[in-house]
Amino acid sequence: MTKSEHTKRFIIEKVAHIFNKKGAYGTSLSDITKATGLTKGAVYGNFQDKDTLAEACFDHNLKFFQKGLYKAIATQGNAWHKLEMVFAFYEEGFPFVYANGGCALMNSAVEADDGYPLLKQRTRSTFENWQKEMEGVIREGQTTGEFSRTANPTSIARLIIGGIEGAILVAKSTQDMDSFPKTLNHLKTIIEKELK
Amino acid sequence: MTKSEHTKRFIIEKVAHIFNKKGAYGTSLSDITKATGLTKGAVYGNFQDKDTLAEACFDHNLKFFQKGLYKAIATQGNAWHKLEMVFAFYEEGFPFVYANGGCALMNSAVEADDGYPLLKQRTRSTFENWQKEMEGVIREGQTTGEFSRTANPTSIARLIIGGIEGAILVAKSTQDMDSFPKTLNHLKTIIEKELK
DNA sequence: TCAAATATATACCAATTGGTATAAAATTCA
DNA sequence: TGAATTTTATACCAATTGGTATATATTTGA
Repeated sequence: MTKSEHTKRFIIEKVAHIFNKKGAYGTSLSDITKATGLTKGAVYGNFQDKDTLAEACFDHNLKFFQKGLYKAIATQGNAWHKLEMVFAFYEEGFPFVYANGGCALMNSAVEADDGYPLLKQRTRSTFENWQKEMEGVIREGQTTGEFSRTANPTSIARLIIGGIEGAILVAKSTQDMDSFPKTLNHLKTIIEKELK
Repeated sequence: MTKSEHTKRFIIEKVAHIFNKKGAYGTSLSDITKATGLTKGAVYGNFQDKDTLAEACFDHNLKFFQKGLYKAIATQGNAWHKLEMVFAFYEEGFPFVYANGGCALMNSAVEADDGYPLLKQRTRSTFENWQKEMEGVIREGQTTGEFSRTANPTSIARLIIGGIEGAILVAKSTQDMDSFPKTLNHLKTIIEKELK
């Protein structure tokens, strides 16, 4: 690993949670230099501009759930366990999400909604991929006979994703951490009942 | 209505949607003067500072759903119809929300999460009030015998609120307007099944 | 109508914003 | 080791930020 690769990584690790909390717009260069102890020269020597760094931080923040979730799903042998894994994964990961400024996908989606075409495209395709992944699990369960064939995979996928994001939002905003696993479990019970 | 009250209102109406789209931080004084055609002098003659105006815009943006929803609920004679009204209200109001930068409550909650203590407190109590309102409807239905008594009002209230917010987020981010009423209906069906 | 009060426009302010040119320092590799 | 290259610090830039003092309009009420 070259020096600049090392420094790039260092900067991202120091700064990603600030971008998640304050947003791409709200995070200033001075926030970045303060958090890293580096100067502007070092920052701009490693990243073209603030937007590029913001994008790298978005990727970093998302790696946790995107790759993590997909890998966790892949470890399971059947659709039922895969579905259970989705909920377990978020239940386990929530304290980290809570402590680091909330769901990076939601935060970026809300901020990018106006004026950040690149980030907007990224959040959009992340949601779409997530939806496809969930649809895949449900369809798999339908072909193996684990899940009811009358269920609509797209609709259930959206319900799960929206339900998870909404639960994060409510828990964070009301500062009621405990509400998250409760809501998540309720959602899980309902979805599983529908898939039986 | 005095002159300044008139102007205050005028400014809020011209500017509230910008605050909702760009956020309190992201909306600049020049955005405000441009949108209103007024000068800084006029703006600062009517509002103490940008934060005060941001707060007023938050109230304005929320009046739509907060007061509107509660009034709509109040028009209904029983708990079942009240619950149906909640979903109908959001289904009907969604195109407006979609066109105006998304749910003001979600947007403010996400932005205020770090650094805006006043706005954070406001979004928090708005969520809490909303939850109480929904719990009230469910409890009412349970005492009248319309709803099952085994259902947990708090949990269902949170599921509805989170579900609605999550559905807005997904629909906005994927730019798939049609997904919202679909998800909303799915949610409604599930909730009503649980309350039977 | 006319004076008092209110509201608005102009011109200014210091601080901060993202970004860059350049020179010094550190690293790399032959 | 020593030259070439890469990385970093410093000093600077124009533009913009939120905000204010003040003078000028405008509105209000007697």
